[in-house]
Amino acid sequence: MKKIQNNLYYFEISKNNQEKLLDDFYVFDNKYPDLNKYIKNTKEIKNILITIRTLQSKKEKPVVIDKYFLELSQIIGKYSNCSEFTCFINACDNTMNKFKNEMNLLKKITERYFAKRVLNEMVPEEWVQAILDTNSSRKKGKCGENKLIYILKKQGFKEVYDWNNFFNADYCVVKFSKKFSLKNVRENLDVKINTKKQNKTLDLIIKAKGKILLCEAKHLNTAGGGQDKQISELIEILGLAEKNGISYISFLDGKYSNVLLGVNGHGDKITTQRKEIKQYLNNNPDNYWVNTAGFENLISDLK
DNA sequence: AGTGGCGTGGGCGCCTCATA
DNA sequence: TATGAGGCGCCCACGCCACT
Repeated sequence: MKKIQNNLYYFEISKNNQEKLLDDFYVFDNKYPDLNKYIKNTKEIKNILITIRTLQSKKEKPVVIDKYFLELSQIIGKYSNCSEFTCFINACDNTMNKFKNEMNLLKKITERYFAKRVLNEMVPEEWVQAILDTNSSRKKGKCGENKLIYILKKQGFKEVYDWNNFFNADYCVVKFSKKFSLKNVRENLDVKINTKKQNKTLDLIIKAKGKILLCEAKHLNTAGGGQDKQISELIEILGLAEKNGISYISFLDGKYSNVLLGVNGHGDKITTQRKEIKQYLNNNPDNYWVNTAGFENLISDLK
């Protein structure tokens, strides 16, 4: 093991080595594999809507039309979120999820859709892909964890999946999971993980010889509602302490990491965040705040 | 006009529970 | 024991609004 340095050392490395403009771990530029299923579903929704409108204009019996409303309610679900109609459902302060038992709501929204929107048969592939692209952020959930595990493996850490292997391996990493639940981790590692939100699991447990580090990874490209809470969480973790010297790592990458670790002005909020991080690092010498470069250096020094 | 607070949507993975 | 549906929590981005 190289000599592990002071936590401010890795913080400085992080500050001096910004995140890349494009990080492949978070890029989804391929066409969606299920694109055709989205197109098919979108077409079917349109066809049913067209049928309903036609039947209504011919003053068909409600009982007949109801069959198509039922069909509509059944087809809305997986692969539907690119349809103009389900987007319109959002515009009407509703979500497509809970439609099954709300036929009256579906009818009312359909009525409004006919009145306020254009209904035609077009389903251009590139528009469907565009909706998927704009929602691509939702695929990023596990990317951070995977990226860190990739870095760890490159340094010779092994990913393990059960406690036996965890205890027996010298250098390994494990994801929080059912076996590595908060409860089990607290018991087996004799840690408190004393966050305000008692059931909040972290992301990774890293073991390097006798040293154990609990890691929370986040990826943020912008500030905002949920994000500010995420930063608070990371800062909170930085302030945790365990009596047996187990460390915490708050990992943040993405564009917001560059802003946060940068020097440019911005407002009170970011000044406060910077101040708190500095203060927590000073008060908790076992804990680390790192971006990608800082993490890579820290891991390499652990080996 | 810029900043920060905050509510929100849909994807996804994990867990639980019912059922076969 | 295997399976899958539903619930839930976590994920990030977006947009509205108040304040300055």
